[in-house]
Amino acid sequence: MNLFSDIRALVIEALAALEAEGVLPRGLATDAVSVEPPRDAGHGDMATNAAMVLAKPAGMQPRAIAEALAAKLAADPRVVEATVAGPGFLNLRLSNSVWQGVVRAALSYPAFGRSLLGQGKRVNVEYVSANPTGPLHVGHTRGAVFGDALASLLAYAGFDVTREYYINDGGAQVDVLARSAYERYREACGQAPEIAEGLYPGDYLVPVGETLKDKYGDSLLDKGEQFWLAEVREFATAKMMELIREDLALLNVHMDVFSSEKALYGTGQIEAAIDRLRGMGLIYEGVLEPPKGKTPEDWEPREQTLFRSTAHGDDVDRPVKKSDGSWTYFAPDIAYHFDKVNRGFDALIDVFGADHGGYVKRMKAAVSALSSGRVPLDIKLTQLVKLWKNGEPFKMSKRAGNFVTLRDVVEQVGPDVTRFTMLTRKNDAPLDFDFAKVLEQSRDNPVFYVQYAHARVQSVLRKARDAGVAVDDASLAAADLTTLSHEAELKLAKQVAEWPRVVEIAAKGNEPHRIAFYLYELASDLHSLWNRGNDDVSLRFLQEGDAATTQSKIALIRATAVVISAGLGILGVTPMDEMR
RNA sequence: GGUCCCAUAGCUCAACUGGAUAGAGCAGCUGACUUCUAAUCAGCAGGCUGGGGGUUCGAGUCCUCCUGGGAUCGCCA
Repeated sequence: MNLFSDIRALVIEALAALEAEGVLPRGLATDAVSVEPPRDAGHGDMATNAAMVLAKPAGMQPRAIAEALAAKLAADPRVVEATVAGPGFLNLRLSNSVWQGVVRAALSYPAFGRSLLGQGKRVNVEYVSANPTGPLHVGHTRGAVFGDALASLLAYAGFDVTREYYINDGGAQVDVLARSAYERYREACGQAPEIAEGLYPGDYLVPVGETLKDKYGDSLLDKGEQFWLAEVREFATAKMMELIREDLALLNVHMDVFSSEKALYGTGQIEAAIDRLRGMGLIYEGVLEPPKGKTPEDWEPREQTLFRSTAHGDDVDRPVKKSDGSWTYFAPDIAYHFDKVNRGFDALIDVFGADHGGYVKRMKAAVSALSSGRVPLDIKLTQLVKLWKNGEPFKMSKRAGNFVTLRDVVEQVGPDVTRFTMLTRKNDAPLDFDFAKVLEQSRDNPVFYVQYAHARVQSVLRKARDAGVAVDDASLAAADLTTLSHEAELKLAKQVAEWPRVVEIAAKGNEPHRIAFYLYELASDLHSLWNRGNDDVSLRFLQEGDAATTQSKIALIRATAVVISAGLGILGVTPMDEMR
């Protein structure tokens, strides 16, 4: 259930009735009519902009519409009061039984908050997609956490989600990997490795060199690249993917599909995708203009095969072939996205690092062209993560040499803290990650704040059980909730009622951070109510000798815990039952 | 120079996609532990939403031009 859509339906119904009565002209478009909680709770429980939105098309004063609408709505048993305010807002106050119903709904349906928004549409979320040349670093960590939470959010909102990783194993960087691994192999064979400039220096290749020695003995030693490059490349790439899967597992990230760039070569898929574009007149041989304003010194005009991405919103056309005739990185990526379109997805989402910002328009152009505009592609960029430790920037890793790894972070602070912290920021804003701060167990640290709220509820449940009160969800859902009427209690119930709405808003915008912020507010309302019990004994959850009232109060906080648990589930964070 | 992102309280960030008097936390000040866990809560104080124009009933949000920061810009992926 979603109370806000229920009330919106009521408003639309009332508008239709007014049309039928001739109060309003017929045929008004009601798309822009919204029902939202007012920013100031003092105004009421719900507000609708209907009168203001319709005033112009109806040719009426907003207040006149609002008053007619108010009279209609006030007849509904759920509405206690309907008042016109300001320029034409209509504020509704709902009866206590509505909020009691929300509590019951949260307990009765495990799917409370789950939404039909997605209608089972198939969405592909591609994230991480790091080059298989080493362990994941902090930038990947943010992308992994964001993409995974987004995927869970969409699944919760009713989409059929596929989590996918695109392995960039087709370019020159995997040759570099192979050469780097070969040096470690020589090292394992007792020779001195020569890690030349441009090779990967990290320690993580040492064990790869050793396993190469186990496999090949010294048969690859002192031979030219042509004898070992392909084999070592394949071997090392596979090892790196193992490493990456292990890194992801540390964060509890698990992909449904791994797609390989290399696998696209030699299958005709790239050619097919490009031919498809060519058939639309979007591929041509041409010479690009130098970048406007700033011509590189070594600029030379050269003829290349170009994709007319400008026909689909890009600023300049983009090369799909290098001047030597080989594919650019873009070409297999076009083929890969074409493949995703052909697999029948209704929508595609790519999660990229901020350094891929310049890539967004051309990719959207390609998908737009290849799907004839049918499949929307949303690209979310995750901005940089800046690490801090004791007030100092934190840069180096023992393991990787020149960057901090995912493993470094997760081993220090754990997956829950890593995930939650990285989700308490919009993806397009830079993130400061302070090792000391995220481990602090205080209000300053949202992870602990939210988990503590959940643990507090579970603690009360244990106490109630010990006191012989039935607090299983079925009993609570069947309990008499009419005693839940104190404004402090209703405030928490109203916050619980927001949950389905938050899910939809977050899912529509592909913005999982909204879940994190909502959970913080919900936790805050719970802590607040808890402390009200210090002064006002009647607000304490356990009412000695009054099992019925106790049940109703526990139903409320259990409903809260159910929502916290569902929300943390989306974020991939464990709800704690105890935090001693 | 082109493109994209960002700019909100002293600090770190929200703001329900155009709604009413812009909200939290931290830092500062004042209070609440005989308790269902004080890892918490209540209160005070803190703002020309970087600047100028525009769009409309209404702008932190949309358009435009500046300023400042970040990313990126054909044979890297």
